[in-house]
Amino acid sequence: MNSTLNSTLPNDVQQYLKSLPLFTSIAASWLEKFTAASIFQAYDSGESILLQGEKIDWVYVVLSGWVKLYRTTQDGNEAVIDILTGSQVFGETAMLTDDISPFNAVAIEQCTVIKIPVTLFHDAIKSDTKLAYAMLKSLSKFRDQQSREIESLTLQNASERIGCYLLRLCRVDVPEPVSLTLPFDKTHIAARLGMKAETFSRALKKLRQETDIKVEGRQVIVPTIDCLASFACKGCSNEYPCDDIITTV
Amino acid sequence: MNSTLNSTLPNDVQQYLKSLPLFTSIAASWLEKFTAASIFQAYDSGESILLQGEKIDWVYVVLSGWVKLYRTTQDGNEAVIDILTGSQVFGETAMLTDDISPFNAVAIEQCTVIKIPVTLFHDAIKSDTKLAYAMLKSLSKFRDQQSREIESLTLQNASERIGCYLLRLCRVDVPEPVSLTLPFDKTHIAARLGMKAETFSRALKKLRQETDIKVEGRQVIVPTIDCLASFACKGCSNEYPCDDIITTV
DNA sequence: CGACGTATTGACTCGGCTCAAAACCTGTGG
DNA sequence: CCACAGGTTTTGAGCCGAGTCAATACGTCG
Repeated sequence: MNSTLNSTLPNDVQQYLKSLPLFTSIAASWLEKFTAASIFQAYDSGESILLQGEKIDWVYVVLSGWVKLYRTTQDGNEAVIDILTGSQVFGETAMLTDDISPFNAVAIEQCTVIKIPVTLFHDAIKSDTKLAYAMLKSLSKFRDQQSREIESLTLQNASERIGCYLLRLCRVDVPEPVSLTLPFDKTHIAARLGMKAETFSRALKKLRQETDIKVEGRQVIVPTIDCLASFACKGCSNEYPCDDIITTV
Repeated sequence: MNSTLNSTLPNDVQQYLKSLPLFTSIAASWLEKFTAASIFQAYDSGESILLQGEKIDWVYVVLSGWVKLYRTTQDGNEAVIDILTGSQVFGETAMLTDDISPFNAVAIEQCTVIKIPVTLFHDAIKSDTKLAYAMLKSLSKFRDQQSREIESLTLQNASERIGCYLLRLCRVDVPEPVSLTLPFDKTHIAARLGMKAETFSRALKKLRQETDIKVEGRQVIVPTIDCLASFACKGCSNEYPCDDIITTV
């Protein structure tokens, strides 16, 4: 760990890692090794963390801020895979395929991560059954989510996708009217949902007209969840609240 | 195993399972249990194998024929996740999430499968490190592929998607001109690529005009792979031959 | 205040969907 | 062998959603 660690990290890294779903049941000995070998790092907004096609040396755990994972095509377009924040992990799959990153990772605002050496992680996976099992769970969940992502891209229009996204931001246990803040700027949300910023703007306008939501800057108020859900979920195979399966922002 | 088994199955089921990537390094004792507890089953074209939302009791290994995995929305549309054939496995992830199938599975032509009890599989995963590792590999690969799928849906147009699909059907080692047969009818390919049959037809026509491929019914001739690749891959982040990462039909 | 990044709006184009009709293919029974 | 029915594939005409390009509004930070 480098010197900047103590200033920003939860004071007990080991405790922190153990709190993540992926590491709750990891053997203590491995957790210690992970903690000892891991590196804390901060990135400025816009700074690149990982390049597509590059060899991956680390498994990344995001502590704070937002990290965008995306792929760039030969003719310069980009497809956003996901945008991650606190406690989410990336880079962990490359070691199982070919060590090559299938995406770029960039900080879209000031952010901090813990890097665990991929070789160490790989060794742990091979010997620690519990860790392997936790990772299987996480990957399965991911696969599920991506099927949904594909469904949503094929079948839902822009307004519905936005509505669906807003619903995911609503914590189910909060009483109506739900008041929420968009996690980052609209340009990035648009990209995350696979549409252009202009389309996002127009589609959100339509969503405001067709449902009872109120939008002001990044503040969104959802007076009745049902109203939003009945609009957004009609083109989807899930009924709200989507069985809590969908957790990514 | 039921009585129809011997007529259609590879005569040694155990040997067959062991030949699959997922099971090559499985412990012999588990393989025996799998073989003993598994069931052979045949489905007619159009017959449903698994319903979305249903509890999953089996892990399915496709032996022959084609199985379509898809999701249906509340307003009746369907999104095709994948179309599988010989040696491909499905249903194996539900046990790690919530036992509920996230998709429908239907035979799109006469097909045969081996069903392994999900509970047995689950037990094996938890105790057999090698099996868990093999499954991690397979899931990682899947995740990679699905990122690509998402990319292709967002960024490639209909003709490019078809071109990309044809390239995946070309075995790299075959000398040009490559002659290939579409694995099933165009309606299903269209659905698999997330477009309507009419769009498929028109887009294929355009592809014939813009490249040098010849199409006659299900027969396709690709005189020069480069020609097709330079058209289809320009909107993709991979350069042909896509690093052999993409294996699904 | 001006300057820059973010967001919205307008006018236009184009790709893919819809609905409907025609062409083609394949198998069946007379 | 032909006629017919069924499914698949292609074609046509029109529509609509999302992308493009360009201009304008908004916000906030210097």
